[in-house]
Amino acid sequence: MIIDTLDKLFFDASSVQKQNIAPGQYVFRQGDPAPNIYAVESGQVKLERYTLEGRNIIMHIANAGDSFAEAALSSEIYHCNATAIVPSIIHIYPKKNILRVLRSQPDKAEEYIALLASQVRALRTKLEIRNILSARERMLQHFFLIANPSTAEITLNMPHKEIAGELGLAHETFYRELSKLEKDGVIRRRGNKILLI
Amino acid sequence: MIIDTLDKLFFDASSVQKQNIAPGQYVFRQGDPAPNIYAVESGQVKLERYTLEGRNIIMHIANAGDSFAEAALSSEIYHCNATAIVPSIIHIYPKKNILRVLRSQPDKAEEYIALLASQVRALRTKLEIRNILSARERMLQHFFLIANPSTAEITLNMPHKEIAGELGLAHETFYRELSKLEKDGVIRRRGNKILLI
DNA sequence: CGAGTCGTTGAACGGAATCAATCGTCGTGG
DNA sequence: CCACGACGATTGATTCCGTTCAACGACTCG
Repeated sequence: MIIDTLDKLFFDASSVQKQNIAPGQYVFRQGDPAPNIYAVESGQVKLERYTLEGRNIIMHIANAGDSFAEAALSSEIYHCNATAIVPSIIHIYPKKNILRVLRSQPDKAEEYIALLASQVRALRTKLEIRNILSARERMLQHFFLIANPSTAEITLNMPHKEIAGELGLAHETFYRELSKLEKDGVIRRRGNKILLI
Repeated sequence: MIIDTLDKLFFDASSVQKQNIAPGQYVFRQGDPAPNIYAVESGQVKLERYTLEGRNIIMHIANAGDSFAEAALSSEIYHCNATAIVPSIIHIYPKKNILRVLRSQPDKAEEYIALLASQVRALRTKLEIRNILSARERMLQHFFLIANPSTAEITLNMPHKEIAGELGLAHETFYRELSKLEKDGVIRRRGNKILLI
């Protein structure tokens, strides 16, 4: 979980600053000075940018565990709005604090770089999976990717609906294809576990 | 361009190590010890992982300007294969070199963090755009995102085919929707420039 | 001058989204 | 303790739109 890594990396476990955000409430606004980066402990935060033409573009939806606005580290202002979608708790990491750590503790800088690099890799993979047209194949790729290599088993610890969303599929399609895969003997289901064959 | 930033960040312009890679040739193999990270100067490099079941999963396709295998910075081995798709030139950045710079020059570490953070943001946005079902809307979001805010103009400096690919659309769909958008008076085209209305 | 590629349009097909309905489960509150 | 609502899981029917196959003109490059 990214949020845990950030906590450990930049703070003594207890001193992390937290905040409750009500649905619709702003964390920050486009154009505001940018003193912090953030992470979502629980809930959901929506990042969106407004264009001159009055169009609004969703840049990202940060779920529990995700960090957001990391780019603020190298920017004086925020380039989008951040609002909670549901009641949320966020962690606040002041830039000053982080930059001080990064400058004085190269090993921490390295760790943070590792964290970011792994995020980049994960995102690129997600993006690549979206290039697969067929729902069936997209699901299979995802499964093989997250499966335990030795047992070929997967534990779904979130609602299937959410997984469908992450894969860019309607949840109905996801369920349907799941049964088909089982009927075709490609997978076997036991509760929230999936066995690949 | 990411590759330029990396060059400047970690090397004196001239001393960057380059290599030609023929189509099909390996840059590295899954399981190999990981001494370097890379970037593509020209061509295309495919990163794919093989699962125990003999399935191969494309993790990423790195195009000209992209870096790849950054995660090697914090890993002893590569977790996927890298092969050229077309004749390619790559830049090689030895980890030792980079780590030395990161440890001794905090400002460079900070810059590299900024680079990674901006990649994360860009990737998240791309992913978010893929959540848009309608081809028309997906294209519009993309256009408004990359448009010059003051002139509302876009310059397409790559073939439309490639843009279509990045948006996850068949190029035919892209062309068709482009004409429709123009017919509907939403955009205006002049050569490779697009004006938003 | 031909090969290759981009840009463009047409026609048809297929598969995923969508709408809709049902069932089970969990938590809440009266 | 039961009724109720909310939500996840599931299946069915229908629609729609993006992919695919196909064909053609324009342009570049060797």
